[in-house]
Amino acid sequence: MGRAPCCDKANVKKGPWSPEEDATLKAYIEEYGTGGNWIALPQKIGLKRCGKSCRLRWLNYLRPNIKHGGFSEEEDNIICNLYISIGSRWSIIAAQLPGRTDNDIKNYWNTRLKKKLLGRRKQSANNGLASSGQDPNDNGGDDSHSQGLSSSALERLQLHMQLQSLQNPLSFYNNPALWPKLHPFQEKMIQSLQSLNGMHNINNPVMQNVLPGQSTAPPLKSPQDYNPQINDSIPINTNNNFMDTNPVPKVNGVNIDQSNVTTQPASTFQAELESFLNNKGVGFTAQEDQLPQFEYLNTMNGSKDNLLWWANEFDSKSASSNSWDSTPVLQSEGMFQDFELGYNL
DNA sequence: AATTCAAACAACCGCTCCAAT
DNA sequence: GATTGGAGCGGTTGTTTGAAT
Repeated sequence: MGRAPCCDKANVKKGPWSPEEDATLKAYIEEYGTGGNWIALPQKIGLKRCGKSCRLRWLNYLRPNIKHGGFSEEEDNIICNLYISIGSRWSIIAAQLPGRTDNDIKNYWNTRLKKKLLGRRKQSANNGLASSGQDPNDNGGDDSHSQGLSSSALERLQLHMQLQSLQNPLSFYNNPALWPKLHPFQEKMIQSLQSLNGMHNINNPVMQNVLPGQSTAPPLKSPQDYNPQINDSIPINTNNNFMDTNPVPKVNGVNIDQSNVTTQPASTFQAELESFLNNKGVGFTAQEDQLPQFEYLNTMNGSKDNLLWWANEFDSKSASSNSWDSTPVLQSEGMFQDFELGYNL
């Protein structure tokens, strides 16, 4: 049995709100409040609108002290930090930005901020693939190659790695002492990424050193050489914050870290890292003829569908919260733990 | 000046959550 | 414990606006 609709779809007006409708709604709510029942509200005041539409109009536009546009650099930073930390939980992000609505932030992110952050990738991809004649924006016209991990998850991972390495080459990804123990399958997954890494002829320390003791790259110095605060006895930070020892503030139980990290000079391999990242989800976009690179597939019933299984498993476990912050799976799997980092854009 | 295209924004849709019954 | 229905949320779509040709 399906749910009853919240309103009579045939008798409600859709589309842009007129100034008269705005005035009616605003006047009523300012005087009487919503009465705790949005569904009944439009009928009370004679608006032929769905209650949900009234609520949205009030929250996103008519409510006092709403700011539109003109996002500051500081707001950009906060949005980026929180997006990487908690994903597309726009309401929580909006709660950190007085006067901003979740819808506004969501639109801003999707239309501008994301491009601002990832713009370099596109440009770099154009450079890198120019000689191959391949359109960097064209993955063969088949997005199924990037199936598995959700675009949001990939995007956040890429953003995180890119920003983290660009700003702090001594970060988590470059520091074996900080790596959590991975599930054997995850290790294999990363091995395959290493394989692809070699295939793309990218001498990328991030990937080369993902597996301690298995890297072909020169051994890293001791952790202390990278960060005097780190020693072998330091456990993995359960706050997942390797940059800042301050407590992580929480909103609705979600860790929020808005601290900024001092920007450090980009190291020489950053261009290579970007190049790696430019191939969005390179490990998950293997063409048919590249699949043998995933040797572990042979050990898992010989099916390349297992790659999809892994990705789906990952996604489905995250899906319950519709976000990457599904802490139980992330913490237990331990793969992408440090999402509480701050950035300066 | 007309047309095309992309960016920006507003609004809708469908889903989940949760309190009330 | 099961059901119901409103609130809230995030993804998506539709419309408007402005730049480029």
